[in-house]
Amino acid sequence: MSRKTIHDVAAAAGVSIKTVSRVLNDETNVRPDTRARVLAAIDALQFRPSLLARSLAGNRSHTLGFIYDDPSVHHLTDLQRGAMARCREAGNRLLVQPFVERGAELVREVVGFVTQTHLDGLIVTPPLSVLPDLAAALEERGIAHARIAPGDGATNVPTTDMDDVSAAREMTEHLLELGHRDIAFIIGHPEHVSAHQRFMGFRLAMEAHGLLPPAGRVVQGAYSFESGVAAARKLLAARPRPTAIFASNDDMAAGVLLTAHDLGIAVPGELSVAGFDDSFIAGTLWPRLSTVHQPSFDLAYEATGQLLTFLKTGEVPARLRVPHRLVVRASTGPVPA
Amino acid sequence: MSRKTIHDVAAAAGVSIKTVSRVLNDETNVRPDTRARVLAAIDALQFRPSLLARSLAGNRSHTLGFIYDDPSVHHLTDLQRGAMARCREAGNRLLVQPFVERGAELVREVVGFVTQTHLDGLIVTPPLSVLPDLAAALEERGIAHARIAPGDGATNVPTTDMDDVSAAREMTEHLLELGHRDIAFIIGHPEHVSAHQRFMGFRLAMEAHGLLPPAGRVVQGAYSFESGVAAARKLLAARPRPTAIFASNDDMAAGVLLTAHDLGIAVPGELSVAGFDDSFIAGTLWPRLSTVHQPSFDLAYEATGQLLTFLKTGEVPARLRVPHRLVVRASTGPVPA
DNA sequence: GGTGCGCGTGACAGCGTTGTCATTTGCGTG
DNA sequence: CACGCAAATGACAACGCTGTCACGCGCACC
Repeated sequence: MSRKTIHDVAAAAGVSIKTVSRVLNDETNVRPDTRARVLAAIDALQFRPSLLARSLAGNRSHTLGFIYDDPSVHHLTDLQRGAMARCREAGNRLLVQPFVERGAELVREVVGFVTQTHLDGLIVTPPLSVLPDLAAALEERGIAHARIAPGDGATNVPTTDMDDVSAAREMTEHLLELGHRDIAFIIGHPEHVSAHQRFMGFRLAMEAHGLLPPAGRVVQGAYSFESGVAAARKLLAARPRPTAIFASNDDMAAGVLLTAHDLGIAVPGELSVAGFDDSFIAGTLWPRLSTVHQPSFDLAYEATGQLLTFLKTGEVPARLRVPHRLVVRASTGPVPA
Repeated sequence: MSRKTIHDVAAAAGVSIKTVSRVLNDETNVRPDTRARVLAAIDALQFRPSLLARSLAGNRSHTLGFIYDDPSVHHLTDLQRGAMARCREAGNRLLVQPFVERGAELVREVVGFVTQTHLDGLIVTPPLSVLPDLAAALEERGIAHARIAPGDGATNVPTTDMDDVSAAREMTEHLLELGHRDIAFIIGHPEHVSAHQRFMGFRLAMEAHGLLPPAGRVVQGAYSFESGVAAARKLLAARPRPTAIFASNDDMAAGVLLTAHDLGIAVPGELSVAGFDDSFIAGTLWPRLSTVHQPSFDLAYEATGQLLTFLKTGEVPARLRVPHRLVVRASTGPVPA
């Protein structure tokens, strides 16, 4: 069962290896009957071109890298699926790799990753996508990449994002419409820009109603379930209690929900709880979580598409903003009388 | 910023490329001072060997494939992390790829995947790991692989598994000890052998107590949250209701929990609910889910290790069984009076 | 009928490593 | 001080493909 090579195919079809290569790459200037003969030989031999050799000889590996360091499993999984789907459509492959280091170490690792595997480009997800030194290094070495990141300021790198500020504002307004005034907020991991943006959206909505987040109602979390539990413990121990808690992602909201249940606080009867992400668990929690649908799959799908067009055309596509959607379910309700 | 090659390093260090290669591969018979000189040159040039070229020239790609088609995100994520961790330790890489086809199509795709990318071996996860035609094809083409699969019968392929039967039995016994007699069971996706094994464990425990699963108390599920909801609707509509429901994974148990809450049934006061997997959500649900800890990470970690040793030594390691653990939390309690 | 052009095809040199084998160097030995 | 042997090093082919360029052929053109 030794490997079939392009030479075997060429011999079987009675042509040169170059012609086989042409057929493989859908190049023009191959007579239809020649092409058919080659195709038949490929089929008969069950030939599969070596991607290694192909990448080495050409200067394209047809492989993209997907780098992450994300605490939220669900969000990450959806991103990964989106990127993979887009790659598959384009006949590319995706190499997924986590990176936990920071600073110079991170830069070295990532650059090494790219050069070692001849990656055509990189899809950089939050929070890696907001690290300035990584961005600078990629820029400097001419490593093509697309960022899934808040589109702050002018950048000459394909960037895809969602409007975290507006989304958080909408959710806050939803709570305000329900009559809530004493709304607590749990901030996400400070390394994520989204954490700050969601908080800003919250504040903007509150201020638009002449409200300031009362002292002690804003707690730092870390996007993790446990941090949600810890924050909820703090918030729900206060007297009076806030009538609503807006956690800036679903995992933390799950922590709030659990804590409320443990304390015998009815949701949404005595306390409304809102999340953000619309990840898998949002639909599995009880009561079903009101949240913001973050289009993780689309985000990665589009970012990958942008990277692909950039690689093909050399032109940086315009910044892309993927629409979100408020998802009101059962965890938010009118303010208690 | 053109690529640095082994030639650049050789020139800088004043040696031949072969000597650089020796240093790179930690071969013997290089004088310490020569080695040091080469290392210095590598460092100065920031040289990273091309894995493509290396794979093409040697016959090892130092890359393993991880193939899956799993409906359960959490389980899959943990498997992936386990395999990746082990690969990283061994200086290998992991290429993760989903496959949704079945039959001849699947075989072709997988074999193509392996040959195209010169994979050293494959980690095959459930349910792919129990498909006979895939197993046969891998065997026939001499594609090294490790299976994460129930270790049924004699096999000359490295296999790693957990004892699903015993685990399900232990959970059932836990419920029996709490006084439950009328226990319902939700079966997992029939393509997964684990679904049958967990059911068998349940039956064995029941039979050991002289009990037969009453008619209508065993419902077919599919390992998904929705299937858990559907099954729970059916089970909880019956009169009398079962006093406990054992769902054969956590996602389905989450569906049961949600349905019980919606119907105003107290858990565990009026109904005990048990899951299986100890996935991320188990700890986020309310009440916290009693479940069986399935060592997904370890399973994949060990399977990868087995594959690696097989590749190195050529000998098939003995079947490995990873220990599980009953995790009793808050969703199971004494049978209602 | 010669000229030019474009299509279809092939020869051959890379791509950046490792494997094989030959060659040189160094060192202990008689 | 020459000899032999092992250690250290190098030359070069090979891995399987693509890029470059050259070549042959048929056709339209003047």
